[in-house]
Amino acid sequence: MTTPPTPSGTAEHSRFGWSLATLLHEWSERVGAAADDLPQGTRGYQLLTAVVHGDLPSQAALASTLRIDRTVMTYLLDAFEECGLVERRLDPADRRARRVVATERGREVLAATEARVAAAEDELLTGLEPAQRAQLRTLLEQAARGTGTQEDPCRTVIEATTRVQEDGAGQRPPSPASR
Amino acid sequence: MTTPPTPSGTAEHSRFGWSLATLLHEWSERVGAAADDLPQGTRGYQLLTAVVHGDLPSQAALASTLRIDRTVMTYLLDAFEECGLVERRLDPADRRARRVVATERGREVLAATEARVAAAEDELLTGLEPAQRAQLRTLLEQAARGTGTQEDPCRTVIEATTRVQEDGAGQRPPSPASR
DNA sequence: GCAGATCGTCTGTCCAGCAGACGATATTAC
DNA sequence: GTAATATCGTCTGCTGGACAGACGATCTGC
Repeated sequence: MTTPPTPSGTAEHSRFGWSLATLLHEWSERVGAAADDLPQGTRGYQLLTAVVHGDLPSQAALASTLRIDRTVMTYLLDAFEECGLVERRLDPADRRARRVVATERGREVLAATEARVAAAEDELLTGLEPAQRAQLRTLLEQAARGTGTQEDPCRTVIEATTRVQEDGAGQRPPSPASR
Repeated sequence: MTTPPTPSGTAEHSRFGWSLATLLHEWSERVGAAADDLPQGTRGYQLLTAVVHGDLPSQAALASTLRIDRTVMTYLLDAFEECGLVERRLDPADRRARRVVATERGREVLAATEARVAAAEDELLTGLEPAQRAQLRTLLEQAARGTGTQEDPCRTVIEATTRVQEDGAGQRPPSPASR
């Protein structure tokens, strides 16, 4: 309170990460609120979106797309199935796999949620002109897509998996920079 | 593998959240790797950046800016102090508070890290033209700043606090949408 | 048919993050 | 002065969620 924490800061020193994190955090909250009739809030919304709009063949595909562990995906889908929002069907082509499809109600609920989410996102992007919002969306998508792999969709899966492992290994706890 | 998981998707259905999450995730990895001589990887980098470039008066201010719990901030800073990167000094104006300042070495290390981070960020934004990258950065910052509060920096702190609590409450586990 | 890989599930473990309490200090009211 | 209340940073304890690993079922290639 004594010193106003300079909200705009001195920096052109790459507030990039901070902006990203802040925006995602805020997005997550608002969307979580808008999607509170779904299990798991934000994550549930993303899952249902992926199920309905993305044509992902299996739980594994869903998991890697959403960067969710396989074992987590299991009980996440359990919750959705309990609510009657999605169904697991045996994949006739591969009986190990389950095809995850939305129920009629799932699609309805998602549609209703999406409307609220859109409103929430717009509210989130107050501070930007409508034209800028569209621009931001476009750039974000393009950047995110250009991120992992440009052409080979299979590599996305592989990378996503291995990346997570590297991540864990990267968390080296001790001896950072000999004092 | 059978069905290529449509990486571009069918949707103009707000891949916004997904893009944000993906980009942040990838950013976090790359920056974590670039900052592996700092404790806590990505988070450590952000902390040190805030300490050096942001003029944050107290641990509490740092914590709320970075959306980190106070108790977490304690041992995070412990680690940094052990490495000789920052120091906690008694604030002469308020002896409850500690002013967190970077050591000479802290500033050096940060400078070196920042160079690598900048490279990593650029690599991350492959897929965007240089002009677009700048544009994305600008839009992101603007959006992130417009997010919480436009004018009153103190509210940021308050909101950050209460938001977290709401968040927890929002995680309602059962009975989402009567089946 | 067999070996190896993959899918989804289950179990057990572990740890980061939080709530809560605490001493120290500041601030305000009386 | 001092009493009451709020804030700062620290510590302790607990808990929820994510992961590793093992498993049965199935597919694929040989």
